Amino acid sequence: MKQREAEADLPTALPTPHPTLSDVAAIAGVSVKTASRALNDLNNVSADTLDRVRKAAELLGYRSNRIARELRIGALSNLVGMVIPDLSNPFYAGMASGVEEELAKHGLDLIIATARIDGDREKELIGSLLERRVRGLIIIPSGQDYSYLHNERKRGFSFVFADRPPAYLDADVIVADNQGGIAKCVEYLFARGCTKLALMADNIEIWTAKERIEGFKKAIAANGLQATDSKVIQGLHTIEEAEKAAVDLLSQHNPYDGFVVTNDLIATGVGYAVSTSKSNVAVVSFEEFPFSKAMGIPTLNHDPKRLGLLTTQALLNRMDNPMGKDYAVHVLELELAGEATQKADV
Amino acid sequence: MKQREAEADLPTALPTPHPTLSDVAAIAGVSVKTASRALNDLNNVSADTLDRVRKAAELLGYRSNRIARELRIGALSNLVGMVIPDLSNPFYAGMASGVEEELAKHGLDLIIATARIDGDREKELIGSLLERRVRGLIIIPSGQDYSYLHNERKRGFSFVFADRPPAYLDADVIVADNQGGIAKCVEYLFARGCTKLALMADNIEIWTAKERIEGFKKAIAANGLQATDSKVIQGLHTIEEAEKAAVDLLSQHNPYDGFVVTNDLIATGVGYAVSTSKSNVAVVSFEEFPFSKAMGIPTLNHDPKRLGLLTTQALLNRMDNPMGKDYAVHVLELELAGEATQKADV
DNA sequence: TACATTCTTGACATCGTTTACCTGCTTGAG
DNA sequence: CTCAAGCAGGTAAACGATGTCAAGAATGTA
Repeated sequence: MKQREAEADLPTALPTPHPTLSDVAAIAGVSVKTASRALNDLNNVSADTLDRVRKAAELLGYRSNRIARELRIGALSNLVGMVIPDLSNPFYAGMASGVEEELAKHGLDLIIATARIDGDREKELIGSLLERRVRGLIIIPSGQDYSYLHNERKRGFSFVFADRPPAYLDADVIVADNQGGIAKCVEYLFARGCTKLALMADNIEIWTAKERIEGFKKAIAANGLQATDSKVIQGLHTIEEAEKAAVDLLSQHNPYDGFVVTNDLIATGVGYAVSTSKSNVAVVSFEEFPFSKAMGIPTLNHDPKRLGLLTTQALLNRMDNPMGKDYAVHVLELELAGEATQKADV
Repeated sequence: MKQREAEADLPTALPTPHPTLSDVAAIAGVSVKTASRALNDLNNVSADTLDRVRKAAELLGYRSNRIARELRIGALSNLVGMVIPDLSNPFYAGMASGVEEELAKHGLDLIIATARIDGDREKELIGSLLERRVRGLIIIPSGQDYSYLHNERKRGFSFVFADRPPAYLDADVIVADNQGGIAKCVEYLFARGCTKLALMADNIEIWTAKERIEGFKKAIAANGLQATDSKVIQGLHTIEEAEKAAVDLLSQHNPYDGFVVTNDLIATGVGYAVSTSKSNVAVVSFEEFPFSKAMGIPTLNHDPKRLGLLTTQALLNRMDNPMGKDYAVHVLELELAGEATQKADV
């Protein structure tokens, strides 16, 4: 209902802003079909006609209507949809960039929608993309239940989920090895001789954060002999909060000597606190952040572009074999990079 | 020819992954039109029929084909295209985020393409979006000549260019007041008593960088009495380069006492150099950067989301009045924020 | 000259959907 | 009882492009 009212608002007298093939044909003095042939096939069209049609198209600034063409061809569009929580988050934007780059290599275009961590909105967005007959969907889950996609999944529509697994739907997933990554961070700190470690984490409600916290606890337990103490700090949402938390930990009588931080935002705040402090504390970050190189802080290779690339490849594979019943869970191994330069000058 | 071969490659036996309205109608035992009525209008359909059709649609997991619908309606799609140089650049991603948010309020979807600062690629992308009959286009120019859009412009297609003006095309533009913004930065430093200013800038080939350099020179000239010296450093592309340049300037015998930096990347490097130095130097940045608040460095309100929002509003205005002949050049005034807190703790 | 072959071209159906228009049937007022 | 009005539902056409098929023109061959 709303939709129709909205359409009624449009200037109805507006002439179609694009000329049609029959306009071209009329000017060239040929049938629509011949015009179509001239502009596409190049077969079975006399040089003279070809020339006339092309000149007419040029004159009018004709552009083929891909919508109509795809409808006729019966093909799915060359659009791939991507649903992400938030485009202004550099990590997701980086992923989108990687996706876009890889899709472009295959002649596919990207349409992006942001769900704002709202499962209902996400459901609507996905519905809208499906109505548009996108060729495939990449989803970074914001919702709690994806069973509503069961029909499409069964029918062979191609989905890939990234960064977090989808609940109540069997579909391809690509996730980083969150627990293993954190374990590598912890081991690095132990290897440097740290004994009192703190994990600085963000929102506990997010699946990835949970995994990282879990990984931290497990890694500490696995190396129990070396740890004199350990602590998990959660709910750090801003650079300022992270900075303050780090300052607190450093100002204790017997301060912590190793920090593991779970994302770039926290790393930025903690990095700032550490760089302006005299404490001898080692820091390692799950994600890169602006100062990571300058400060020589090692980070995991949890690169959003790479994740986007791999996700896209998984989607392309699925599209090649849409009815394949097995879905795959790809777990991305993470490696620490930049270890050698810690505490060195740049 | 290629296209046809490519299509031949597709699994032809693949059943259309989406059921059609006539499938629904067949199951419900009504005509296609009645099914359409039941699912859209709600008019002139008996309760019994309505129920049967809805159940059939539910059973099949029917989703309306928006492509076909839009073709029939004759309306442009509810897609808006956006062409940007690079999605992994946080500034452009931020703009895209602002655009997406504002479009969503009006029921419009966003399709993003990245041109990679390649005018030819950009032209292709724009062509592709036009073929898709997007409702409007937001372009952050990568090209040198937009005269090829003259036809569409004349026909009333809605364009808005952002961040940089388009060459050889009269169309709506939204740009920041680059020169005025830099002037405010310079005035701020003079007001703080600085006398020896340096501008740290990036690629001279980019229009915005040129404007900012030009603005710096003009502002210095306008306040000539207060300046004992000034310098423009160009071509800073990485955090590390910026950091090194700042260190160089600070280690001179009679060092510079005021830095104006033109973007977030440079600001990050300069900020790091300054925070680890003992020099008494004031810094002001054209753009926000991760540490700007923590360091109390004032920045202009050159906010990408805001720019995206305003650009979108300009596009919506243009779409309301597509044939309006006058195009508008909106220049965004910029203000310094965060002055009060410089050198204060957080 | 007559007939076969190839080339060029157009009329028509079609993709999935909605609009325009028409058919019956029911209902109510006179 | 009659006629107008209202409602449920169907048929045909259309959006813009392309596939099918066959007609007409041009060329070659005997």
